[in-house]
Amino acid sequence: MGIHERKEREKEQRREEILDAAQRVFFEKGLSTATMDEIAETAELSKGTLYLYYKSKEDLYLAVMMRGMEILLEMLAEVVRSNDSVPKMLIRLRDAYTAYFNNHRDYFRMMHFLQTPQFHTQVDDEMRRNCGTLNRRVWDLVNGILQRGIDEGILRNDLNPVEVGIILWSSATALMLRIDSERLIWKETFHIDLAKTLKLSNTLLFDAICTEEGRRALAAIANA
Amino acid sequence: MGIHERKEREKEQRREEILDAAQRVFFEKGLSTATMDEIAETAELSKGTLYLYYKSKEDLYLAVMMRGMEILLEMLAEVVRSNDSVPKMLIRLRDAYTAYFNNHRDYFRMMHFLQTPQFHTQVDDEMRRNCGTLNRRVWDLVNGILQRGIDEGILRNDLNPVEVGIILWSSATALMLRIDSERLIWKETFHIDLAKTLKLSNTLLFDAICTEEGRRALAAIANA
DNA sequence: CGTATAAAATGACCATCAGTCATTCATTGC
DNA sequence: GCAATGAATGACTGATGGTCATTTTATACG
Repeated sequence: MGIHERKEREKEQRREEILDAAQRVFFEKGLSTATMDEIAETAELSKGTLYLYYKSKEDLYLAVMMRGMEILLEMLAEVVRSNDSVPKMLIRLRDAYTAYFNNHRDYFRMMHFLQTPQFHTQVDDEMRRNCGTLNRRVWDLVNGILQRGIDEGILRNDLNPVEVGIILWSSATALMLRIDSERLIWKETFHIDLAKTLKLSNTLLFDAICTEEGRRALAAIANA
Repeated sequence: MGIHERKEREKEQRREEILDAAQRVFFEKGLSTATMDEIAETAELSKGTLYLYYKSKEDLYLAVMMRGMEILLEMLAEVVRSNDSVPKMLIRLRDAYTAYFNNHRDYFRMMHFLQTPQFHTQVDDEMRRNCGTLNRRVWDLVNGILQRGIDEGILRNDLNPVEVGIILWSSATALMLRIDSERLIWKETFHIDLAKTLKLSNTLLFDAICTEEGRRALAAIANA
């Protein structure tokens, strides 16, 4: 009697179909401008059905956002799996995040809605938990590499790897946000290429957190 | 016949009264949860009247936000007027921004709504222009100091002061946003005090952008 | 004064949209 | 077939941003 199982599968599929539709609409319109009616129409379902699968509009938004976080997590995990040297991995982590920013811009934007919660409705608890878990996995991954860097004498051992992670991640993200929304302004007003500024920021920070040995290793990679 | 002038004054006063009311409501509820009806009631005016003075809810929001930017600008200008040495001014700029973050948290939050535009309605052109002007004045101020730092041999002359400004500002802001919304999470999950992380981030970056002379000067101030 | 004119303020009203729920429709098990 | 289960529907509600015909207030003038 696999009927129950099939039903479960179909339900899961519906959830995904709704998510697909929501994604298309949110990517195009953003959270506030998108309407549940439009998502319903895109999904070829009635609005009521959406609410059988998701608690609220913001819940749906978070669900789409988590797809993006999973992609990012996978990209970072891929770097870790490579099992390169720590300096090489640092570079590759940076490149992976940059690639995510460039190739998954829509998801990237959604992720930074989290920074400004101010949710209008209550978000489903499970959704919030899952979100936290995913986030945590990304951080553990980054922290693991940084800890290894310290252990191997590549990174300064007077710094807390978690703090270093926050600093690297935050400043990269802040610059990406600026690139996303103000690239032209800076180009025109100050003749600044923010993409280069992002690189510079990374370089300065890498330099600051490395030991002498780490800096040599990074320089060697850069020259390769 | 000063009647016209008085009328103008009264009109300006109304605008301010409305702004006061909007500020109270926005501070308490945030943009999306605040309602024009509540602002009207707080201002002891009818909703229609609000629209005689401001084009839209978002327009009003921006107007409140600009009050906050003016406060920040004044705090920074005060530092510049002090005419201290460049290293001292860098420290004081950092402290001024930190003080702004700590003492004007509500305004700080509003400013970072700008980063995520996604405006729902069209914002009044003049409002947008004024916003841009204010923003520009803040940047010019910071850039001026950094340029002076380069001229005086305090800051590395191979770096563009505008780029340095963006990097310093962005990373400080990013950490502040995290402090504002995730302080407890980081405390509990990783035993990290994000306020210290903010300081560390600043220190690392100051170190990275300074010449040897600049670093000595900063160290001297820190030890004083 | 009292009336005409202009300006300011009002609040009923409209359109939009998130979210609900009584009803309808489809599938399954007998 | 036919009940029983549960998935799907869409008309409806309430909230809310924004509008505008009307009313109120202030001023000017005879």
